Amino acid sequence: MIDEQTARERVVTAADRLFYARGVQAVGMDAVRGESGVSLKRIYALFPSKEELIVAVLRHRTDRWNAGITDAVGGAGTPRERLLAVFDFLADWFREDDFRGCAFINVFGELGGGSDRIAGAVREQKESFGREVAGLVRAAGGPDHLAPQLVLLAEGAQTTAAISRDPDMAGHARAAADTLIRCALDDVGEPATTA
Amino acid sequence: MIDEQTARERVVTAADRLFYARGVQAVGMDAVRGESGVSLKRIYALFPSKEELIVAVLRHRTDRWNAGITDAVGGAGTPRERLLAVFDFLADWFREDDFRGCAFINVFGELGGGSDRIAGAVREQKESFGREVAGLVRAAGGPDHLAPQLVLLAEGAQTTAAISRDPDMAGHARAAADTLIRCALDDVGEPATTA
DNA sequence: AGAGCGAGAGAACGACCGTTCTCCGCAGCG
DNA sequence: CGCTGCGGAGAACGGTCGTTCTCTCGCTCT
Repeated sequence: MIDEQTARERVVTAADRLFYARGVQAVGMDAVRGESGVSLKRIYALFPSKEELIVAVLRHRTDRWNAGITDAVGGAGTPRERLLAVFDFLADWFREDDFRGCAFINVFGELGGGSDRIAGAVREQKESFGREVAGLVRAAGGPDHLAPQLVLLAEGAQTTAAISRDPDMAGHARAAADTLIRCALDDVGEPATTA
Repeated sequence: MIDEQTARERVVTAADRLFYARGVQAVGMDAVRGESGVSLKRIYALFPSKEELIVAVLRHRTDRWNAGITDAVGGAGTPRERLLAVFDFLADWFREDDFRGCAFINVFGELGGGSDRIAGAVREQKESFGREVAGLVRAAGGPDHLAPQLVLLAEGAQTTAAISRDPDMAGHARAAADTLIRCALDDVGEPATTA
């Protein structure tokens, strides 16, 4: 028999793949069994309910996302380039064949209204991404209000790229981010505060 | 017996309310019957399948959205204000008690991968919004690339406001939009094109 | 008034869901 | 070699779904 850790990982990655491709409710536990090769009995020993499995999948995806962002950002030089690297990371992702939007947004739309635990797991990921961007903005010497603006661009790019099937959305988001960063850091085009 | 047009409208608005609040798959046709007061037999005479009803709901919501945008934009003066009015419209919406994000994005995440007709209806709405914004940008004398950037902000604000439950996201989006518009129209902070 | 048609209420149907249970084979141990 | 206990396969269970069917009632037309 396989290791508990291995079984857990197989179930989570299989469920992740299926949930992301077809939506959560469209995937039965039996399909998870088939994809993972782990018996139903074992799955229920590892995850007491489907909801628990969904939460585990979301946490797993949060880890992968964070690692991907860290990796993408780490390859860039200046703080400003590090911020823009986030959008290059999105561009690569959007071009993947099985790209179907942000899994967290998808799950939230499907089940966020019905399950607080799932809504919480989604919220956690979005907050951690917000903190990450805020840290990059601070490192670049940008004002606090810049971070949520860049986050909105990234989120919008994800949903719009999924729906329109146009990976160039990452480019539009990157261009907008570049403008916002430039205006915030170089102090041009700011609203006049005295009129 | 009630008019066919009336019955249609009652079913669509009832289904819209339920689908938006709970997600599409979590709402049975029997719940639509209860909420609309129209018998199941009649519902199936008007809409041959649930999928068809979903498409009708999406189209209905597209019409309402377009009317809302037209209304919000119409109250503004200069072309630049008309663009920003879109974000004020979002701000009002985000503050509504039953706000649960963009219904189109939610439905797309839930069923977009499984039904081309539904994905198409969602795509249609997003494209019509994109055209609307592009028209406003042109009227304001802005460059073509500005419109998709503003659209990304609006989309990102909708999902982020829903997940974080923070209606201020509209304000962040508006501020970012203001900066982007200013940079595009007043030609400040643009990337140097000759270097 | 009586026949006939249309529509509503809700039961019925087949499929599938999440979850649990049963049965069987197989490993380890005396 | 026989017993025991664990794990896998998949049947079973109760519930719900989308969809259809039946039954009954009330209206209309002669």
